Amino acid sequence: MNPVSFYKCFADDTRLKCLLLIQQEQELCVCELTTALDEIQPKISRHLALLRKSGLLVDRRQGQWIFYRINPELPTWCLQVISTTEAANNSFLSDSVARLHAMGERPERAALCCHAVEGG
Amino acid sequence: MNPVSFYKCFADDTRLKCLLLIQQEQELCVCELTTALDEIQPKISRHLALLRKSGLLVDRRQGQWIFYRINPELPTWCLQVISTTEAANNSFLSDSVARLHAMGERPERAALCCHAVEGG
DNA sequence: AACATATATATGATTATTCGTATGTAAAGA
DNA sequence: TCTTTACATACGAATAATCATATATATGTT
Repeated sequence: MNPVSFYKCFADDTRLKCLLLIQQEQELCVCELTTALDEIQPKISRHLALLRKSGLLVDRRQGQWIFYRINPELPTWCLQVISTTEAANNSFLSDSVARLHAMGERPERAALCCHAVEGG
Repeated sequence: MNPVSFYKCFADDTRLKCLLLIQQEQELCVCELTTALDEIQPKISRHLALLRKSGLLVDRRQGQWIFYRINPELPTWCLQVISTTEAANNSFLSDSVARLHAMGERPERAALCCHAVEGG
């Protein structure tokens, strides 16, 4: 992982909030992030695509939704940096977390640990 | 420390190399960084100014030279990120380190631990 | 004082990033 | 099949970052 490419992902408000929220919540879909960050969908999708293409996130489809999570195969130092940053920056995320938790009708997600996904 | 401002400092090749080299060497002056990175002086100075204004570096004058070092008053998580990144990215720095160590006539520096600076 | 060395900064040009809008694709439900 | 929901992407416009050059300041030397 090239460190400059890695850190370019952190150098934008929208991207860093997406990344740290996903770190905090394990897995989030586009509509949850759109609500949490109070931004339009194409903006969120565009930044998620960049995070995915850079190798920081992986996605999976579950029915209509596409869930994003931290790429577990990232180098250890990258995972450490993400973890350290999330743990130390609650106030940076607080508004987004509040909106996420206030959100009604969040899509149910199949567990990651087994293959119970049945298309909804 | 706002995390986006912090990480914008990491999102440029020149700046990240300066920052990590200083982390590795404790303290470096502009001409050493100019040699190590093989870049022109105004480019190095411009990036160092940004790192200083962002609070990541502090400087001290010693005679003709201005030495930069990591701001020891940075939040712990910032110091951790810098340390983790430096430790895991030797190959990103190797060319610069080689040029730095091959450099003749590096300016002598007064010790930081006492106030022995006498103007050169 | 005159000059050399080290460093900082201003400026306009170039390049890269980010944006909103429009539109395309895929899945689900009627 | 038609509609709705969720998401992705293309596009030109706007904004931000970066650059090389020129020049200014501070220190040291002769």
